[in-house]
This record gives sequence, structure tokens and C-alpha cells, in this order.
Amino acid sequence: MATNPERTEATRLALLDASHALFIGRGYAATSTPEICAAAGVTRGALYHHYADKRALFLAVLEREAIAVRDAIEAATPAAVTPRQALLKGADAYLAAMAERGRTRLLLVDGPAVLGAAQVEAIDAAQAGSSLYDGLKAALGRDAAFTSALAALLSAAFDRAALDQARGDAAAARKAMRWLVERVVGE
Amino acid sequence: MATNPERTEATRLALLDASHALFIGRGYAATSTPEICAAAGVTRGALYHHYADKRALFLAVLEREAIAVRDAIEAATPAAVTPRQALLKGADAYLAAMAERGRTRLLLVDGPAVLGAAQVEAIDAAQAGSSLYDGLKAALGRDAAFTSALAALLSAAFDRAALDQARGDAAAARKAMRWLVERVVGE
DNA sequence: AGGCTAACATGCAGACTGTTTGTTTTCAAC
DNA sequence: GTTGAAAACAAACAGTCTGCATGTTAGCCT
Repeated sequence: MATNPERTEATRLALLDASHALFIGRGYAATSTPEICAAAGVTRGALYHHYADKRALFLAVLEREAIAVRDAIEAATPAAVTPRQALLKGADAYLAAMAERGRTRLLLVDGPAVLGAAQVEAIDAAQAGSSLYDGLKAALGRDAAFTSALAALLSAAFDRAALDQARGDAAAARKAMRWLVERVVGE
Repeated sequence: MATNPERTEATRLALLDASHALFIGRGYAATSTPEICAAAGVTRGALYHHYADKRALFLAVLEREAIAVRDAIEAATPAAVTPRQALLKGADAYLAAMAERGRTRLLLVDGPAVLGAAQVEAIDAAQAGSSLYDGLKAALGRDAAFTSALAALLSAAFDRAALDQARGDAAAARKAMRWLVERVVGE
């Protein structure tokens, strides 16, 4: 009826979609694998055939989300002009991408707790992490160690801005973040 | 043999100490209540007599830790001089306090995931959150909404610096954080 | 001293995770 | 095309965990 790669892809996609919806609705810990499989129209046997455990499924959901964020940023950022302009454009694009419902919970709250902060950082470092570093390096011209540490701090501020805009005052969060970036890169 | 308030206090303290050690060692999810009780030398009945559930015990551990952080900051911050000096001193004190082993995991990783980011923010807002706002308000003189949003962003950067110093390059993290604060409050 | 209540102890029900064993469906070689 | 193998899935199982309900002991109050 269907080729094997097709079956695999369909099952995996159903599991990813179903678990994504449940993870962002109730959180990782409060979501059970029977629930996920019921929502996906699949048995638990299928889940444990395609994924080593519940964490592995969560990791797959997270990676898909990180890629979506990276793509959204790339699509919204035109060919760079000045480093300063690129930073400001990238900032807005990141916040816009993280405004997608549930994304902050997945990437910023449950992710670090379930997989460890290190692994989550590795994921979005592989996807989008370097652009902030590059921008700061070009704008400030400091050494690599300092720029790297500063990029981490600003990245955390971005994440917090994303969380704040997710619940409430989106305009204030973006305004403050923009002010902070401009203050860092200078007039 | 012992008065009732003494028994209660002793049991609660044993549970708090034991669960604290396990929570920072293995994380909240990977720590079971039988383990906690075994380590505390107490039965599960005692745990569920004093705390509504596992989350309530975790909350108690978190609150004790937040108070310890606040006390450490207050002890290290002498009577304020200029707002700028107070901010810089407070920054160092915060990072020093968060250097205590396991504190970042409790307050910054597991806390938000288990109790929700809102409740954790409420905890340390009740303990130490206002000092950063006050410092920025005095140093910058902007309106309340903007100052509040900016304080949230800087607070996130502080947390990230605490996490970074917890695993590895403490000096670089502190240096970058100090640079960021100075950049924000101006020369 | 004697009921009373707080502080514990123990056993139980339901649920969940990961594994194991069994079944069906595709694939590959002949 | 048939057949053996491997992948995809199904279903039952073992072990553990959480929260509760019932039982017991120790302090408290008058």
C-alpha cells in the first residue's frame, strides 16, 4: 500500500505533530506517551520503534522547531548591510519567530530542563547561534573570548524578551530589547 | 522525647536537606520520593504529611534557596553610594551568590520547568527582584514600563552569566557581564 | 488521667515508562 | 513470482512511581 520510507515518514510526522501539540499545551512532564500515541493514531509500539525513548521524541520535536526558527530568521533578514543594521534586523526577526505559540516553552523552559542546558544550546548553536556572535564581532571588534561571552548574555536577554512578549506586553519587550542592542553596539 | 514543633522542624529540615542534595545532583524529574525519604531517614508518610506533594517540597527547597541568595547579596552590598556603584556591586554579589553549587540548576533550569516561569519569577521578585529595577530607575531615569522591561532583560543576562560561570569560564562571564552593565548605565 | 490531635507508618490503586515477545507488511534476491 | 529476511508495528509484561487511605504512636490540653 505504501513504501517503507513513506510509512516511516508518515508515522514520524504524526508523532511529531501530536507530541508537539501536547508538549506546548501541557508541558513535557505532564504529557504521557499513551496520550501522544492516541492523538497520533499510532500505538506505543510504533513510537518506541522509531524513537529510543520519550526524550528522543522530545529532542526531535525541539530540533524541528529550532530549524523553523532559523529558517524564519533567514527569510526575514535580507542581504546584510552594515553590521549594526544586520544586528537590529536580526533582533526583530528572532523575536518575531519566537512569537509562534508554544515556542518559548519548548526551546527555553522545557528544553533545558529535560535535555540539559548544554544540549539545547548545542542545538540552536548549530542552527542560528553564530549570527549574533558575528554581528557583535563586526560591530565591536573585541577578541573572540569576550565577544563569545557577551553574545551568550545578549542571547539570554533575547530569550527573555521572547518570553515576555509571549505573555503580555510584546511592544514593551521589543522596545527594551531594541534599546539594549543599540546601547551595546553604540550610536 | 521531643516537643511537637521540634519534631516537625527536624523532619522538615531533614527532608529539605536530602531533597536539595538529590535535586541538584540528578534534577527534579529523576529524583523519586522514596529516594528522598531514604536519604532523609524518614518514611514517605512523613513527607506527605508535611508537604502536599512532591512539587510542594520542591517549592520549599526553592524558596529556601532564594532567601539564601537574597541574604548573600544583602550581606555583600554595603550601604549604597551612587546608583551606578550599587548596580555594579550588586552584580558581582549576585554572581558570587549564584556560584554556590547547584543553585543555577534549581533556580534557573528545573524551577521554571516544574513550577512555571511565572511562579519562579514571583519567588525571586519577592526576594531580590526590585533592587535591579531600583538601580536602573535611578541610573537612567526612564519611565516605569521601560525600566521594568529592561530590568527583566538584564536579569536574564545575569542568570545566563551565572549559568556560564557555573560551568567553566567564570572570569569571562563576569567580565562580559560587568562590561554590559557599564555600557547600559553609561560611563 | 483521658480524650484529642498532630505526627508518623504502611499498604493500596492507578498510571506510566521501557522492554520483550509476537504479528504483519514491505523488500531483495533468486 | 516465491521465499527468506528485515523493517514496521502491535500487545502484553515487569518494575517503579505518585498520591491517598487507612492504621498506629506520641505529644498536648484540660
